[in-house]
Amino acid sequence: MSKTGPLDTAVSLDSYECTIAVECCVFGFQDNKLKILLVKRSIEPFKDHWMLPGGAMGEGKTLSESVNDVLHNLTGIKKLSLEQVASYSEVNRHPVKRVVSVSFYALVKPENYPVIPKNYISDIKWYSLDELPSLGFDHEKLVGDALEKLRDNLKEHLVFGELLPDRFTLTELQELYENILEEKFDRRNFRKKILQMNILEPTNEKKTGVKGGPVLYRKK
Amino acid sequence: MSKTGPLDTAVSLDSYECTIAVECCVFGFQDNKLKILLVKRSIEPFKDHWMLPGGAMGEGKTLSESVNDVLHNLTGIKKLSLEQVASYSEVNRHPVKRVVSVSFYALVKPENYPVIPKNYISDIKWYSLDELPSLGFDHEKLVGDALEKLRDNLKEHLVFGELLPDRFTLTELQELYENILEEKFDRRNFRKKILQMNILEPTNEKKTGVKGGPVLYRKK
DNA sequence: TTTAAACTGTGTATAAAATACACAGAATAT
DNA sequence: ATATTCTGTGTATTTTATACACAGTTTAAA
Repeated sequence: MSKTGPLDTAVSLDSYECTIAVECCVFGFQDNKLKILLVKRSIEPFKDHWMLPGGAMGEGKTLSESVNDVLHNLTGIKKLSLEQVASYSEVNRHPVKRVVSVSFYALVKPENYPVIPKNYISDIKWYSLDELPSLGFDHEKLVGDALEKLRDNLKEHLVFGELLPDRFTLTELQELYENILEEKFDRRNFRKKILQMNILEPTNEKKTGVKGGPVLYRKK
Repeated sequence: MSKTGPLDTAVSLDSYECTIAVECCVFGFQDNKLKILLVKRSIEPFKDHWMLPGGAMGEGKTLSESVNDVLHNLTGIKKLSLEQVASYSEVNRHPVKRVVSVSFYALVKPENYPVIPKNYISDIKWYSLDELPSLGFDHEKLVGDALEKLRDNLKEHLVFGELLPDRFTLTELQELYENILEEKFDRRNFRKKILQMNILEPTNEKKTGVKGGPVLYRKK
């Protein structure tokens, strides 16, 4: 018989030593590529391995708040909108102790955030999806799952968060889509589809320095 | 500064007392209605409240295994296929102690499983969606989220698990869909769509006791 | 056992949505 | 001034989804 049982401290406490952690796949769009923020860990286990930023759930904090804390420490990001991806509970996913992780993803503008290695981190860097190093723990799976969820959300709800600046051209938006979904779209059809979703509005400005003088749009 | 920190017992253990629980929304289809299996709790807190079956994660078990254990105790169900829904971490969602829950849903045939109240449960019952009692803890939210996920999965991937018997008519399948999605479909269009998905095959048998003598299908 | 009632099983016509496609205008680079 | 490169737009075609009617089969009732 397992120790699974009623959740009642008044009667019996069946839980055992197990850490709850949060991990976050921070996506950014830079140089026309989708990137992920990775940190290099300076302590064992997985010393000198790249991995997703994460850490133990904070006392008296929700999971989301804990993610925000972790990322604030690393990047100065104050409050970002998070999307929950999944939970990971394989018994040996952490070599030292039992850890159950809940993973999230966030969408940010890399240029907004200085990334500063500190605490248990020796390096921190934006990586393109196509040149990801091998990752510590089971974080490669976490990245795959986060990416899948991001793609699903992008296809259905057109949420691209803060991946683009406040004002952007439709071509820039299309390039973002093509990059993330790894799929090409016809320019006219893409514009048609996006505009009839009625979530963007044109500004009076045009983007300079680019031929054709495209109109800048912003979110409504 | 929060206690969020590196996940390394060798350096410091930042985690604190917090139980990890699993909760499961077990769906069944009976009397042409979608039902949920609820249990009535016989101990405080939330004594005599109805709620989702659940319990603490078992030592050395994954979250899924823990759900299977919980449900096996209640219903005799051996191994069911589970779908992870979400994690819940509000600080005061459990009045006595800090509990983070990961919720799942499962699809079963009610008639297959005797449901037996035991341990900390005084009653157990299948409830129709439209006559759910008010639930303990934050389980009403969990039910809503599980239902939403079920609907999404049903729409996209045609996974209806074990909600129907091995052999079923297309009309029965359609009624299942209409019930879960709360939407009516044209019979001919529904059949066309389902059949061209190529996941069902007709058997040689017809269903008796029903006018028209419909053909029985099964999953490929 | 005959008849009525209720359900099954099928195809086509229409509407809506997605896709394919070309050229004139605007800004930049030469 | 001219060439180049990008922008911005409409329509025709294909695909997909929707609407819709009648003959055949089984059960229930007379």
